[in-house]
Amino acid sequence: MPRIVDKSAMRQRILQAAMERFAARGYHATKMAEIADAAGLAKGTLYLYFPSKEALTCVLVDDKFARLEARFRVPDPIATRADFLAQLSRLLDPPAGERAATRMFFEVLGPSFGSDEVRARIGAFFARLGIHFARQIDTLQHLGQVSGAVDPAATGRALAAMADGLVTHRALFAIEDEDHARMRAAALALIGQGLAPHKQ
Amino acid sequence: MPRIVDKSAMRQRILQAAMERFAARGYHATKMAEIADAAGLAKGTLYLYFPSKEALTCVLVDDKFARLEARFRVPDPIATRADFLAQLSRLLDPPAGERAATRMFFEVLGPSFGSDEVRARIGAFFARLGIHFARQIDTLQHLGQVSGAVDPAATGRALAAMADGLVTHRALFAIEDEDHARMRAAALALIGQGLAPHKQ
DNA sequence: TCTTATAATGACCCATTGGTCATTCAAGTT
DNA sequence: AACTTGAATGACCAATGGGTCATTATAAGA
Repeated sequence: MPRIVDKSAMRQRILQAAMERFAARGYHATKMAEIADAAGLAKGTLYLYFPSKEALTCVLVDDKFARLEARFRVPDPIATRADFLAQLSRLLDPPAGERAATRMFFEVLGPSFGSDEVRARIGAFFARLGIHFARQIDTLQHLGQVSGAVDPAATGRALAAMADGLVTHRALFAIEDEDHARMRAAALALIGQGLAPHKQ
Repeated sequence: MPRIVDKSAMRQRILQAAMERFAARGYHATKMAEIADAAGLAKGTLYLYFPSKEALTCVLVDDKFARLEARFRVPDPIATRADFLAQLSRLLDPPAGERAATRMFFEVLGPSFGSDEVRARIGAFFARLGIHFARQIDTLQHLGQVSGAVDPAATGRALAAMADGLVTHRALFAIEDEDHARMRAAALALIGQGLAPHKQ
């Protein structure tokens, strides 16, 4: 019998190497040979585990977003506006490791990338995030923590987009950690105040 | 003497053709020959007007952002929160033509794109937008229209990022016009409420 | 040790594409 | 009409890089 390898571990190793290279040099600039190198393999071997560069990339994107989704899927019961903001705050300040990956996604979102499936899946992620927020807002409205004037669905989806903007700008543009911390604080204050029932 | 051409008009024509193709098929997928075709020229001719694909693209990006900047640089004196929100509303709902271009920028923001200069310039644009907002917020604070608790600089920059998120999501993901209108309304309500002086 | 089934390899293939340049074209001048 | 000179052309070049596959390496079983 031939040598036995843990296929799934090998796939993981390749994905990791690919992510590392993509983060460092971008999707288009990273050649398959480079990924193979980083994984300690020959180019041909990659094709035993993934049918194409595009397929490999799709898996990568899915993985990343699944991980991200897990971060907010924790069913912490939300009871106060502060809880909501704390959760949002966590989402706005992802671990440094995740940040490097962000830039790569943009190349993959462009129309040049073969499958629009990736874009569709990322879109679906944000839709789910919006619904997640909407539910929480709804709950908080019933608890009197959020103004009844707020439209949960639209606000939830808008918050998802705005949060993305905040996170994205940090990854793309040279914003100091400290400055970004102030931006996050300002955004959270704004949102907290904006959701609060306004006493007349 | 040889034929005379309006060089600047020709450049403009090429840029227009390029933008059209980029918007339709993305940066990486669009070949120079295709741009030439769209402009009614031969490939070689492009190189009489632009030294490279990258250079052409840089000009394009600069143009677009200059136009965008002109949209908010109008020195409308802001006197009320409503003025501020109205201006923000305009920014959040760009003409359809501009939208198509948005997707292309993402490919160009990735590390694969040769010059990080483009990224730097786009970053600078958002920094200026943030400062613009900050000034207005500051003014409104003095007029008692905005809570004194708001940090103008951080809030301004955060608003720039959040607005970008909102606009970007519309361009990238399949969000119905109607849904996006609701999102914008929700976001504006949130921001308006968030900035308002809170009566205790 | 020999066999065998599978894993790994990397030289090779070839379509693609940004960019070049020798040649041709066209319009103003004499 | 011949000349001149910059504009335009498109065949061509060279490099690139995703993907293939004939060959080789490896380890488990007989």
